[in-house]
Amino acid sequence: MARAVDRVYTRLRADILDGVHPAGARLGEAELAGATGSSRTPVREALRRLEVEGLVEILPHRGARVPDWTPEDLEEIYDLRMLLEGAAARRAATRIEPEDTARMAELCELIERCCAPGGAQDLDRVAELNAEFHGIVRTASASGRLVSMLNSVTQLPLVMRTFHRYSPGDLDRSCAHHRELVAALRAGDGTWAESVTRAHVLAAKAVLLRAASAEVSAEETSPRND
Amino acid sequence: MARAVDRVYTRLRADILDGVHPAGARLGEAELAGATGSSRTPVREALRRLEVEGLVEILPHRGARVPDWTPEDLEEIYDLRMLLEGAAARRAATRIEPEDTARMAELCELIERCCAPGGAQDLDRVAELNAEFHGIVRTASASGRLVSMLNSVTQLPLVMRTFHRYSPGDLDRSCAHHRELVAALRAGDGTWAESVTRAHVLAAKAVLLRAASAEVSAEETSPRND
DNA sequence: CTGGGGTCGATTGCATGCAACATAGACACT
DNA sequence: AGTGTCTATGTTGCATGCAATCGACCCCAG
Repeated sequence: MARAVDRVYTRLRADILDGVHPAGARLGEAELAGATGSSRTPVREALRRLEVEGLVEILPHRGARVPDWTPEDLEEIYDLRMLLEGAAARRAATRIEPEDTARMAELCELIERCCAPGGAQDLDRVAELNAEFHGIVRTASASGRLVSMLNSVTQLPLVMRTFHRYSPGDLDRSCAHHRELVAALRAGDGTWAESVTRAHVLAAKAVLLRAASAEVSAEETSPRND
Repeated sequence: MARAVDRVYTRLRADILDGVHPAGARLGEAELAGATGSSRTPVREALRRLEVEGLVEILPHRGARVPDWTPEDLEEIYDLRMLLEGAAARRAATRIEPEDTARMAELCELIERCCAPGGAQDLDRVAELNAEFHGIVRTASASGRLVSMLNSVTQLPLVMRTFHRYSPGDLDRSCAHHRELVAALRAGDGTWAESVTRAHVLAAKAVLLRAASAEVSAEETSPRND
């Protein structure tokens, strides 16, 4: 990570994903250059990279903004994610190593512990462990293009903070899916792995759609103050 | 297209796709800047964009090159293309307008005429018409992300010049697929459309794999001179 | 009070200068 | 002869200056 452009890129990306720059925020080149201690050149490059990934939108002569997501975007994104994540699971079933499935089983334990209601519940950690869990499957799919496509539909602010919207029942089902996916991969059954994964993604989509429509009706009763 | 970076990007992309810069060719910033009449800055930006699209690979402090494709890449690319193009056809089946299917039927005619052996055969024109044909389906899928993903696995030198490897039988089958796809879309049957499309892509993959292995064995007998 | 035109400020887009890094070649040493 | 190091050279990476463009504000006419 010696290069300035990588520092800027990584930080900016993390900041967008963590909500430091909320949807609609303006991203001035000079401003970011000052904040990161570099000049405008690496900032420009980082912004262009993020534009291609869909994390920022750039209007000619008008600068960069963080795009905001419509319900149609959400539909699109989750349909694609179902398709791609399912394909990755299918490929992984015949390629994954036992040590990988072992680590996945371990992660199931850890995730379930962090999901348990009470003081020990830590949904941010769940998101982190969940990312590692699915990351193993993607890596095992042994398709670089597939991985990068998946990143472009999962490395999004909307998707990253999704666990905070899960009900206890949603969390249980998610964990059950994880267990089943491990079983499918251990069995080397690509169709099984793909099916579970698709169900897993569609369940997540349903949660998000439910949460989104709830937010809309909440906004209707109490107008926001911005 | 007023901006210099767009000019450079478009031209460089076209040159790579047309084989002006063959696989493995080195792309120096200063050299390209001179050739396009601009400075290094827009060239750098264009190269970065092409890197994300997978059309060039950039090594830190070592410059940009046109990547060369391994048989594994080809497998990956066509598997993804089958998946995505199939999904696009499925979505398109319930969204496409009659005027679009009418144009597709027209294109079938034109393509078949250009495929016919003899003096009128024009495979470059086939590639062009074929691109329009499938472009209509993609547009009708009404998913910007899906379209851009598809571009990243079809806008490749390898894929663009694929028709020159088709036998007469391959061409016939391809045309039959096109006709059937139009019928499926007119029927509004997503599953049918997806199935035909997947077959279409897999058939293309088989042609390419056959051609690739033939080239390899040809190289073994007569060493290349570069 | 409202709509149109013009000017000003701020920001992006591009060009260029300088420094850092990587490769290639020569040379000395084993 | 082979290998390791050192240097020379070309390239990329970054910083900054300048011009072009866009948006906002203000002024003025109706």
